[in-house]
Amino acid sequence: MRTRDLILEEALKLFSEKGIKETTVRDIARAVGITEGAIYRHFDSKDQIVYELFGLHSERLYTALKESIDGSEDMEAKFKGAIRTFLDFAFKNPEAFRYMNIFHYLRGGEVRRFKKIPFSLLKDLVVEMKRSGVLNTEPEYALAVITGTLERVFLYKNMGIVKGRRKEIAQKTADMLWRILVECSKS
Amino acid sequence: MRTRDLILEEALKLFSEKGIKETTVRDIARAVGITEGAIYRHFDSKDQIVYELFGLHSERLYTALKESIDGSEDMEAKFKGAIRTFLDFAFKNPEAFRYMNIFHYLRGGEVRRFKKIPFSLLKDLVVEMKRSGVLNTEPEYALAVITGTLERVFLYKNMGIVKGRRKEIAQKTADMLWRILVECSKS
Amino acid sequence: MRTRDLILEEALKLFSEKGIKETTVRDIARAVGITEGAIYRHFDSKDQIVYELFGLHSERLYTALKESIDGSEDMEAKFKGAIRTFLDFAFKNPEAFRYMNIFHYLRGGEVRRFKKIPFSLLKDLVVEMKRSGVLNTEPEYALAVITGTLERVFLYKNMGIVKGRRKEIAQKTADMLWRILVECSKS
Amino acid sequence: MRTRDLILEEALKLFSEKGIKETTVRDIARAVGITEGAIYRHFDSKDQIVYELFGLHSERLYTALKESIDGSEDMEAKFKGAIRTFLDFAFKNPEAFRYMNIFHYLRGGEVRRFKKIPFSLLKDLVVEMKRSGVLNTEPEYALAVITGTLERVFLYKNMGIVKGRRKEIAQKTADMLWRILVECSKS
DNA sequence: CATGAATGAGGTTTCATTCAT
DNA sequence: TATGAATGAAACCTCATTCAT
Repeated sequence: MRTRDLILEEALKLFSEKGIKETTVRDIARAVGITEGAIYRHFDSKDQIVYELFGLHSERLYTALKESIDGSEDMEAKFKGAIRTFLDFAFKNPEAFRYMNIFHYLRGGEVRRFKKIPFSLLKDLVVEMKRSGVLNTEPEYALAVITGTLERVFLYKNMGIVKGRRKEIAQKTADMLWRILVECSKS
Repeated sequence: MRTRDLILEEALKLFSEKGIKETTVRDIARAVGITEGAIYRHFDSKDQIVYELFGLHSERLYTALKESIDGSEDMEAKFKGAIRTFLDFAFKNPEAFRYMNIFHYLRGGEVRRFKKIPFSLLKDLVVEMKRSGVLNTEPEYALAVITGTLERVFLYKNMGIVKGRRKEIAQKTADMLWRILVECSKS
Repeated sequence: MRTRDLILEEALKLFSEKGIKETTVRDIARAVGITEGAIYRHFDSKDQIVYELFGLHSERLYTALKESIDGSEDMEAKFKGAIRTFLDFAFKNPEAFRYMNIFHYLRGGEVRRFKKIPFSLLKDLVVEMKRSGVLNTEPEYALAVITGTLERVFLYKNMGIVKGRRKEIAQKTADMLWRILVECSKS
Repeated sequence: MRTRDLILEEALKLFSEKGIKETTVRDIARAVGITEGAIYRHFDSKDQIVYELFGLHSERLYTALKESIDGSEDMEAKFKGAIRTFLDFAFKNPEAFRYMNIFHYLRGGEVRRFKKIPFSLLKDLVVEMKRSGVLNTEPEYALAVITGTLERVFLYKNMGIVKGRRKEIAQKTADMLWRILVECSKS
């Protein structure tokens, strides 16, 4: 049953590197060290791999975020913890994170099939922050700032534009977002 | 020579909707109302269309941004003008903007072939803001906030998450970014 | 009416360089400096060019050989003159000669449509030499030696293996063939 | 792995009959009894088949010639043996021989990629004959006579111009060439 | 479970030919 | 006569998928 996981692993790498359509079943098979036919012992189709990968990693990030948010007491801890957890995941699973973005871009319409979407947790958090009076900015805009910044920090780190150790970057980003979105807007 | 432009137009639509690899030359030909072979009287290859489209729209946004920044006097006008110009372009050319993002994601390595990249203008602007003491945040992080937010505002507007008229959204985003990145950080 | 000849001229060059199928109508048009469509003002099809070129040059060589043979008195003059005329033609019209060989190789079956084939003159000459007792070798073999040698001398001259001026080479070849085929075999 | 050889076999037949460019991959597939796609499981491209075929048969003839020459004692045996081996090969592998000639005509420039070229062996033999005083004719011309005659004898046999059994023809040709090139020229 | 050969649909590209201008 | 855009058939090649072994 190990092979199944290897397939998912190598497919993820390839998809995130080259794109989904530009990765062939043969590419995956070669990376795993088996033949094309063997892939079909474990998956019905290439598309199944595509979906399973998205669901898998989407859920992993969702769970991590949920645990972080639920495990924190006050709003600031919830918020900063979520940001750090998010970036932690992205830094530790760059391929998964890249892949999720690619999937969103090309198969955006099919995302609704999945239940546990990290985005919804961030959205809920921001809405709660707004309701509790911590946030003054309109929640949609705050959400745009947050999700956009997270994606870019990840990209810029990979491109070498943002430097430093992962932990530091995650902490810095969390502090900055809290500062500019919450403290900044205090009347 | 009209056909050439039609091909670019329809290819852009399809690429931004379905992705590059998932759009066939036949798709493009059908959309234009000609046969596949006719495409090759105007372009040497599908890839040439792909590159030309990126260069074309990249340069259009670059020029708009450059004119906006160069035409403004003080820092605040430069900054807010750039943000508005950027979103204006994205809202008026959603396909082009989406396409540019997709291209970045899948052919990121080939971006360096192009000279006039909008990103570099934003980068220069942020660096200048930092140097003139207007900005306290580290420039790389500010850049992440700006570019990330812009992309997300565009996406959320298209998804119906962010509502309002284009002008308003652009203005609001510009004001917000200036407030949280500049005024907020005043010591 | 000049254009028609230019088309034949350039087509000959290209066919002899790259082959018939590997030369496109567009190649020819470009070489002439007109467009593809214009070719069809002068020829019904590419194949018409192919046939006309073979017939044209085949006949030119045929005529030259015939005049040379008919204009000579004795057997030796006829033979050596024919050889020299043949090589003269090949050296002065290398493209035509190469083309005729290519045509023979790829469309050999269609050669019979043409009346004035140089080969038949050489064949007649050899048969006459045999009948008149000048030649002792069997005529088919003599013919093989003659035609084979002529083709190779041309090729080797072009490849730089055989050196010297054209006239000399032609003379040398004529002398050699006469010597080895006629004088040699004297009982 | 049988299929791979079948593909080479049928491709050779078709190439030698109709030419390389005029034979399609589908032609080959049909002859073998498989689909076009299957060809590409065994070869990367049509061109790979083209090259492999030339290399394969070129080397086969080269080896046969080398063994014949190296296995003979005196010059006459070497020479006559080489001629007979050459024609033997051509008569037994008419398609291969025809194909090699076609390849030379159309892809002459690419021949240098191949190491074991029969021509070079004949050239060496003639040069050695010259050096040892057996041959009086200039070697380049002798070479032209030999290679040209061999090709023509093959062609004329196929066309029915030269008659007789293969062995006889090969022997006759060998004797004739030795006689006219060596004995004939004795001072 | 895995192989590896094969399929068949479909992709990009080429090219002889046509035709309105 | 010539242009240049277009056609349509066919070329080479790719690839997800199937299947006998």
